[in-house]
Amino acid sequence: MAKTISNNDENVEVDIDSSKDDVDARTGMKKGPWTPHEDMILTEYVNKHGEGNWNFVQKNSGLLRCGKSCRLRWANHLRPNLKKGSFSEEEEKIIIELHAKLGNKWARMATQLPGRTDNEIKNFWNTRMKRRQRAGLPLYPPEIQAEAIAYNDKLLQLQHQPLSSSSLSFSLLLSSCYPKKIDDPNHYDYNLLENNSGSANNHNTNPCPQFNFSNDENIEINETLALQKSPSLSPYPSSSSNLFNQNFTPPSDSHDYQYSENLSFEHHGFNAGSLYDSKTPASSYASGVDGNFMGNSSMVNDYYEVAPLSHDGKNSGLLDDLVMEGRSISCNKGDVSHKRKNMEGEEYEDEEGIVPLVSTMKKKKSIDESQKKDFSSSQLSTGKKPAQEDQTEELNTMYDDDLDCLLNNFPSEIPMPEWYCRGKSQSLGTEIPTDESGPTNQEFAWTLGSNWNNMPGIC
DNA sequence: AAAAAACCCAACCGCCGTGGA
DNA sequence: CTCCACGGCGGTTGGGTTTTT
Repeated sequence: MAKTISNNDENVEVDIDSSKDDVDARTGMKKGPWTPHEDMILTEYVNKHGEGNWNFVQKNSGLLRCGKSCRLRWANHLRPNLKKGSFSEEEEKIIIELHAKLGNKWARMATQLPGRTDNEIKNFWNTRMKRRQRAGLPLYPPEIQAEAIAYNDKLLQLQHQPLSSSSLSFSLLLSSCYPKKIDDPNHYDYNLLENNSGSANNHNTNPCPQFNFSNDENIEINETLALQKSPSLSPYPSSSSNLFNQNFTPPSDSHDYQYSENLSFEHHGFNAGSLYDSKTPASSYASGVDGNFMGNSSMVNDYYEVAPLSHDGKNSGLLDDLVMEGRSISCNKGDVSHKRKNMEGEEYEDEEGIVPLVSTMKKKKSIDESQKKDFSSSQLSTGKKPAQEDQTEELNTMYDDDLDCLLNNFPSEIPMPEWYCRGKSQSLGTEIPTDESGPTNQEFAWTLGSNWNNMPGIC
């Protein structure tokens, strides 16, 4: 049974029978599963008014749903270009890799998986983690665990290496995130880890002595900062080098965003970086009034297309959109995007990006939040700096200066370690290894230990 | 075949940051 | 400066489905 309800600007048919169930007496809002009719109303509303202002949905459409619920329903189920169905093997690999790097940053992970939502990824991970924990298996492959052990050791070591935080340059820090050249003689040899499985000693030499920190309150900062590409500190030295060794073909064009085809499992356009794939017609990209990209990205036929803009010309506010916008802004600024500096200040062309490691071992309001935000959403559009205290202030004063650099080098590709490439017989976490490649007792002990088990990031 | 366990997933909840009044 | 509304995010829950015993 349906009844027409008059609202401020439209008449809407509301399925009374379905909406009267689960109505919260206190708020008057309906709870529980959405009905197809509610979906239709919300879809029509968003198509007409655009995303955002979710609280107006209820006011203007007659939907007995709160703004949050509307936003969630739209983002997770109704918005265009969502992928349905189970995760592909490639997607699962990406999730594992991203989780090891980012921890439970589902929204950020979702930005690397077009068409997938943070909720899907979270659900996938949680079920997978439970299964593996029940089976007594490590959450990550042994190689990554070994790296994590080394990283943990390094953190402990850093706690006993007092040094003024003033020596910590955010630019240098950023540069430490950059990949080394493929022909860099110092690039990490993945086989070292492979051949010395379980030995963390190989990684205990810090090749980046400039990254020393004071040992007191800054340690929390340290945990959150990206130290990628430092073999002793990064849990993922193997990723890029191995990728280069196996898959990487230098792009014919040095443009930042045109190297996707030969990366990431040789899958076309799997990551956001391929938004700018040269095969995608320029006309496919929506532009805002100022020429900045402001659309929703999705992957169709292996290449991105761009969803229509919101009606008011604003972006949706969803994280991936904002990341895209930020990238576009930086790209429009000039030709600096594919130039990076190594730690000696020499420029070089980059081929890949590494996601900064963010520890989620504990809540760290100040830095953790700013780290979270600076790579992604709100500050890209607002430019507002987070409030920081004393020694973190320096980092933030450098923030604006480095913003372009940061945006330009925001990872577009997530390189995969070798264990991804060993064939389907290797466990992705969904199956139990049956051969000698499985985790050792020592690794089990690690896995079942406190930090790693409580996880989620490298901590 | 039935019961129990495990799995899956949509949705809710609370916290937090942001921005405007 | 404070308050408040809003939106985003991660954690959690609960119910339906599937698999195992």
